[in-house]
Amino acid sequence: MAARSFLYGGASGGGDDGGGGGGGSVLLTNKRVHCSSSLNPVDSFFLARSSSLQGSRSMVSFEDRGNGSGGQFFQSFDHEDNGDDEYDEYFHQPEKKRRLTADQVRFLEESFESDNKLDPERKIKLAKDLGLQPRQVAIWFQNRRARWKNKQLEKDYDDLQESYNKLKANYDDLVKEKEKLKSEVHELSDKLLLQEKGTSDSSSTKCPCEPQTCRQILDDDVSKNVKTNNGDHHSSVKSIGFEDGVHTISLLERGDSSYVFEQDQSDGSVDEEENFSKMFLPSVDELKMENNSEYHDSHQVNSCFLGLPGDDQAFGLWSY
DNA sequence: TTGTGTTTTATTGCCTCC
DNA sequence: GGAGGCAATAAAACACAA
Repeated sequence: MAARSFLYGGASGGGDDGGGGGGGSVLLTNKRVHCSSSLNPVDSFFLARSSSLQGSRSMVSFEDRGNGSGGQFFQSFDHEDNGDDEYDEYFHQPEKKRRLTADQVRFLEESFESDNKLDPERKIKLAKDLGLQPRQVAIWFQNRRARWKNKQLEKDYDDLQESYNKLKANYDDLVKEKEKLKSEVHELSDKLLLQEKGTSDSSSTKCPCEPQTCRQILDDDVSKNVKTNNGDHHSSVKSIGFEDGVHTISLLERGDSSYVFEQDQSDGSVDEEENFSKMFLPSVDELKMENNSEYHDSHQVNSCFLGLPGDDQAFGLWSY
């Protein structure tokens, strides 16, 4: 920063702010020093008064002035109340910063709220109403805009933070949910593997569990994770996302409450169906041959299909 | 009273716009 | 090139705890 400067007035007497209509700057160290040749009529008016009446006193006088608005602020700057000696002494002292009065600030705040930018005429009018230098008004608006911007940044930051926290909480919930579902899948897989093992050990086609329980498992697992097809000729179709990378196998609930397998998205070629059967259905076919009546029992679903090759990934809808 | 942190007022240098 | 805005900064004024 430059060396300490005399604020407003002093040696050269009042003047404009170097902007906003231009001309007549008084600041000794400020680069914005302009001559008054470009003054517009409004500035000329102001300067005519301020140069003779105010100088730096514009900042001083409000301290004890009390309330007021409009021109009444301005009225009390007539230095001719004082003697010339006192005047000279006052104006040849380095000026100190003076804070604006509460009334002045309130006035400026109201003005700022209506429009946070100053046009030259408004600046002159405000300065005149408040008994300040136009430059002071300009500076106040500039600083006020800076404060406003900072506040805005803080608010934006808070908003972003809040939004981040919400998203993170959401994400954490989803992760928990995923883990829960995963362990559920593992649990069920283990259970079903055991069931399959039991089935093959006993060479029986019957499900080792009670039919009702078995049915319940199916209903629960399937309906939880599966989409329902539309427009199928079956009365009710639930398709499980069994996928081996090529095929999708569906479990269809038929009108008679029995279940059959069907391969989705097939082109219907015989080869594909045969391959599919070889891959996944031999045990079913065998079972059908061995114990046809049981397979079609309306309340019994052979759950051996659930032992189809695959790990978690086989359950396409469950894999993450 | 004094040290310290915060707020306000003002300056400076740079930039953009006309 | 001048006017005016903005960022960075200085420094006075103010608030407040010890």
